Order: sequence, then C-alpha cells, then structure tokens
Amino acid sequence: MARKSGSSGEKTRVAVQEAAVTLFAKHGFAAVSMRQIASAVGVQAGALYLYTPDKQTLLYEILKNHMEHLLAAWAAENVSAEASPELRLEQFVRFHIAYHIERPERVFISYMELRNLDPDNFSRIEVLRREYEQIIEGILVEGQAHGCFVIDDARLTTMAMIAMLTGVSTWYREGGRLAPADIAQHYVDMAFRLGGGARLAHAAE
Amino acid sequence: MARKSGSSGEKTRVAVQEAAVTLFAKHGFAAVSMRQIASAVGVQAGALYLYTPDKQTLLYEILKNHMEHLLAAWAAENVSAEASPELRLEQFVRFHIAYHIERPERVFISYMELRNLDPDNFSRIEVLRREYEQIIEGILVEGQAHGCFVIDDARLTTMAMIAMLTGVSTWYREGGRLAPADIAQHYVDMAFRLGGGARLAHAAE
DNA sequence: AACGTAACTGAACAGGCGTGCAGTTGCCAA
DNA sequence: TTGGCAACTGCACGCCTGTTCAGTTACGTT
Repeated sequence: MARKSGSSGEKTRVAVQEAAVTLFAKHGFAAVSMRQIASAVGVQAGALYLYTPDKQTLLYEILKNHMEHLLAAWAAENVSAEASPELRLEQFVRFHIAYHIERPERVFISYMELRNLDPDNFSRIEVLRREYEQIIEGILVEGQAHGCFVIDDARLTTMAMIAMLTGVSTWYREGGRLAPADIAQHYVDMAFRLGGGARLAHAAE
Repeated sequence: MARKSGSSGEKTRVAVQEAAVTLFAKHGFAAVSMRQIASAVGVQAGALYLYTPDKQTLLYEILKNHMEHLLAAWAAENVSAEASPELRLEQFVRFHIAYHIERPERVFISYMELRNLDPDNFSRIEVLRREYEQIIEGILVEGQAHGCFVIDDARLTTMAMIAMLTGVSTWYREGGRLAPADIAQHYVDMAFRLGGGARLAHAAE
C-alpha cells in the first residue's frame, strides 16, 4: 500500500492535531512518540512529516491555535467596551468557564506543556497569554476607577482570579454533580466577591 | 575509580532526590533521563539504582515526601481545632502561601507530574491530596455553620480557593514586586472575600 | 487513456533510553 | 593488617526515539 483510498490531506492534517492533543493531554508531550500519534491516526510515522516539520512545531501549533481561537472567541462575544465593568466581568466569567469546560484537553496542554516549547515559541505564546490576561485586568482596573469594584492590588487580583477560574478544568468532569451553567453562575458570584463588588448577578442575600 | 573518597550513602541519596526535583521541575519527568540525573549528582547512571528501584519510584518518593511533609508542617502549626473558623482560615492561608513560595519546584512537580505516576502510586498520592483539601473544606463548612462565612457550595468554594492559593506558585519569583508577607496578607484578604466573611484581618477599608 | 502529483509506506539512520551486573575501590571494624 | 562491605564504575543489553527518503499507489486533470 501507499496512498489510502478516500484519503485527503486536509482530513489527515486535522486528525493528526486531534490525536496529538488527546495523547499529549493524557501522557504529556515528552512521553508521547511520533509513532504513537501516527498509529492513532492510522498512518506510519513518516507520514506525519507531511503535516509538520517536527514534533516541536506540532506542539507549538496546537498551543498557538488554542490561544488564537480563545482570543477570537472572546472577541466574537461582542461585549461592548462601554458596558459597565460589572456586566463585562460577568460576561467574561461565563465565557471563560464555558470555554474551559468545553475544551479540557487543549486547556490542560496549554499550561502544562509551556515548558516544552523552545524559547522562541514560548515567548510567542506568552504574548498571547498576556493579551488574554489583559482583558480581565482591564475590567478590574476600570471597575476600580468607577468605584464598583474594591481592589487592593489589581495585578495580584487578576492572577488570583485567573487561577481560580482556570482551576475549573482540573476537577470538572462531564456528568458531574453540577451542570456547566450552575458552575458558571457560582464562579460569577465568586468573581464578584473577589472583586469586592458582591452585588448584581445573584442579587439578594 | 569506583568508590569516591568521602562518599556516604545518605549524602548521595539526598543529592539524587534534589537533582531529580530540579530537573523534573525544569523539563518534566518524561523528558529527563536517568543519565542526566546521575550527571547532576556526579555519578554514573548505574549508581542511582542503589537508591531507587526504578525511575517511577523515584518520582513517587518525591511526591510522597512532599505531601507528607506538607501535612506534617500544617500539623506542626498547632492551630487549635477550637479556634474560630476565621482565625483558622487566616492561619491556613498564611501557612499555605509561605509553604508554596518556599518550595516552588516540589509544588510544581506535585501537580504537574501526577499523570506520570502509575495507577497504584497515583491513588496513594490522591489520598494525601484529599486529606489536605479536607483541612480547608472543614474550616469553610464549620465557618458556614457558625454563620461567620457565607458560602453557597462548600466543595466548589474549596476547589476555587485551593486553585487561587496554589496559583501563587505559577507567577511568584524571588525578589519580585511584593514581599512574601505582603502577598500572604493579600491572599488572606481575598480568601475572606471568597468565604463571604470580609471582616477581620485587614479590618477597616 | 495517460500523466503528474498528492498521499503514504517501510526501511533505515544514529543516537538515546532504562536497567542489570561483574568488577573495582575506599572505608571501617576486628 | 586484614577482611568484609558499602559505594561506585563501565559496559552491555534490547528496545525505542525523531527524522529522512526512495519507492509505491490512488486521485484529479487533461
């Protein structure tokens, strides 16, 4: 055999990325061989090099796609920059939780395999990460200026909030005790508490 | 050469663990070879097997030591079970932040390399992790019963708080903008906010 | 129907992997 | 001072690694 019947380059390209994502998430980048990826795709190892110049680039492309898609998805939410910081924080938290719950593997890889990027690729991804962090930091800073949030240290609160929100991907399992929408609601509440503006959202109390 | 002059089994045993911790933290378990560890210790690869039966056990021992030491260190804080939940939460947060800031490598490995444990070792470590999580969950639940904390979902708040607190190890660098004690204070404040008991600690505002 | 090219195989390369073990050396107790 | 053991070397084993490439087959176009 050589070329498979019904084969198409684009289909295989996608299959390679998906197989790599699944395997990297389960075993880690360094622990997965090109032969394992190839076998998951149903192809010989050599064929992978039609789609990536090397293993390192395969990882980089996965992280880059993930971050760019994340940023584009937030942009597509079309949350107006003139909306109140409270509304924007609520929207952001719902978006972040939903996005992270839906793509556990890519999220996992994206902060687990950063150290396996070579320095150049690492700093390219860092730029995108920073850009994403700026979204929430901007909301908090503006909310503080408006007086609707009470924050001691915006940078530290940003880091704490991102850690708290992203943490959902370490324990969430499909079909668990809470539905995604309930989880999102709880995180909205907790984000408001952290921001010192515990009103809105849940109202009452 | 064979035996080195001035050599002692116990010294080498410690050196092996420390070299492994440093290398695992920097490159990941799977990406580090026994030969690299040996070379960092100043020894040939074969000599490592005087101190560990295999690479897997070396990782397990590191995680186990870390978790046991963490639990023992908390116990040594001697925080009375009769103290108020507020006081206990404050003590716990200060302890957790200080501990995690002082041992970044071991902390990093302990949640990064869990998936590289074989199933038996994994569940042994999970028991210890659960035990640690119970400490904070217990404080929150009791505080809720006492009426000094206002919490919707204790389990979820626990996970959020642990993620927030442990997140410090992803960005903290020695000599950074904030001193450890300041960071701890901020995290105490934020923990109280999350727990819905924003009084105490910082007082005023 | 013939041809070019896209898709893929299968073997090969040099090097690294975890681990085992016979042999060598330094240290300490008798 | 001699024996025994603890500490370690150096090489070997079989296997796996990422990557390359000449050869083979299916598909799309002319």
